[in-house]
Amino acid sequence: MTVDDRPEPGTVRRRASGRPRPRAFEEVLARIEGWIAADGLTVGDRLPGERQLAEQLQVSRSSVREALRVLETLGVVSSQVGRGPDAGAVLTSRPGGALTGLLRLNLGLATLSMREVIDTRLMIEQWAAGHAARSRTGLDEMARALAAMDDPSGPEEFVEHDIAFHVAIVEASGNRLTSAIMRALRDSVQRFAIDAVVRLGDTRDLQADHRRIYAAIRDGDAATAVSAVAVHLARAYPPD
Amino acid sequence: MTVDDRPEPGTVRRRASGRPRPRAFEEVLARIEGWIAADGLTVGDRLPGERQLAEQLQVSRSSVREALRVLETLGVVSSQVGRGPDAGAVLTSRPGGALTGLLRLNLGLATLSMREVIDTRLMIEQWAAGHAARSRTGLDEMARALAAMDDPSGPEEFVEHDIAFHVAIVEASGNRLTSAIMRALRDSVQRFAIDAVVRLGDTRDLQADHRRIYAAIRDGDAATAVSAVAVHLARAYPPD
DNA sequence: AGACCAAATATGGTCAGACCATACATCGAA
DNA sequence: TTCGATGTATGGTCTGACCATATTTGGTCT
Repeated sequence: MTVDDRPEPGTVRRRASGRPRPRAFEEVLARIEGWIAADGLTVGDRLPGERQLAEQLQVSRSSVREALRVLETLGVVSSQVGRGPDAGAVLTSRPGGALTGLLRLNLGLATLSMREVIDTRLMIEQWAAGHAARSRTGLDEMARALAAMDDPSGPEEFVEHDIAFHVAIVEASGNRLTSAIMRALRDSVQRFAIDAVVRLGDTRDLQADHRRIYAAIRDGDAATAVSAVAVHLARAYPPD
Repeated sequence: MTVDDRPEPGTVRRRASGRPRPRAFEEVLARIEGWIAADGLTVGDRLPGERQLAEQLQVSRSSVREALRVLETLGVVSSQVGRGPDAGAVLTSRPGGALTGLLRLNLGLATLSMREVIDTRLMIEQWAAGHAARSRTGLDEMARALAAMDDPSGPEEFVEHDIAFHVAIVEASGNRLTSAIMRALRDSVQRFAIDAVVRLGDTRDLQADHRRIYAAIRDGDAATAVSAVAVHLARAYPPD
């Protein structure tokens, strides 16, 4: 930079105040989020194409794409190539993927411990078991998983249906947020759960636990359901 | 496409099998995640520069950037411009931002209802209050928030310290996952909470609730703490 | 009229290369 | 030794091109 190019005093230090200059893709994010809030866009609606968005918002297509990548990561849009009514960026709502990735990466970085994940799962399942006992819903799904666990081909299949049973309890609560969190926890715990089953060797105690939980929910006995869940998870994942 | 360009039968239908061709940035993601898992990268470690990554992985810089954008969204990397030891993409761990955005956008898309968010918050706080009563930690922070709520300048400030009180309870559980979720819920609920306080008009009942919760935790009375939390949230956010 | 097939086209996915703004590193002059 | 100009590596952005895919379009043959 030569002396002549130097900006005059006074014109420098723009935005010396607090927050940094927003990046282009962040502006795009804000705009799209604004459309969702103001125009009431909902799941199924389509966004303009990447090229059109770039022109509308006066940014490059790269910046538009980075913004869309963020939205895709958050499970809010899904992009389809090709042509036609289904092509382009469509608004969706799948918080699950984001939660799963979040847990997986943070477990990898050792920022979260498996203990914390298990404890959180216990919290959700106890809460959900109480709800399920009061509403007595989802019993069919639970029974199906129970039956499937009776004759597993191996630890993998047992855990698969075991997880289905536990997820069914949470789904019965009717709360999509806790369900999404539970599914994310499930994905993070699966590998760990198989090891735990192999270590135990015998699944009969676990199945007896499941049947106690199921019976309590069926009978509308919330307190028993909650404590049965606690007993079960303490057996499957003993503290320390 | 002319007839001559047409691929010969048999060479067509590559990857007709199940999953689609991974996008370039997904390969990058997988590689970086592999490094984290295999090489034991942890918070504070730096990734190679974008240009170097692009060359190493044989993709364009755009694809590298999209992958980094995903990781940034998940709260796993943070990029700094400039030069020096702090510049470049650094591994971090802030699941909070991702969770917050996730909730905000899904609330905007009306996929999640405020009721579900409130119920989830109730679940976490009851659980955390029980833990806090058993461990009797975080009392100082709670007391500070309590005192600050006694003489608020307005609903905004009251809610600010109210939230600090509730977050302190969850932090006392020592579980970083539930804490992260709670903080994300807080950000989503803040606006809603201010409206609720304005509607109530009087914060004395709320403060009395807080003091009951605090006393129960201080005295190690888990059952009372749990029920006091339920009473409080039912008052602040009455069901229907 | 209908069925079928080839071309046109709109979409996201990728790439290469350039330039800018920023912030540290380096080195020379006072 | 100190301070300031210059160098340089970094992320951020833009442009323009090409590819792969899937629908739409329109013509041709039956």
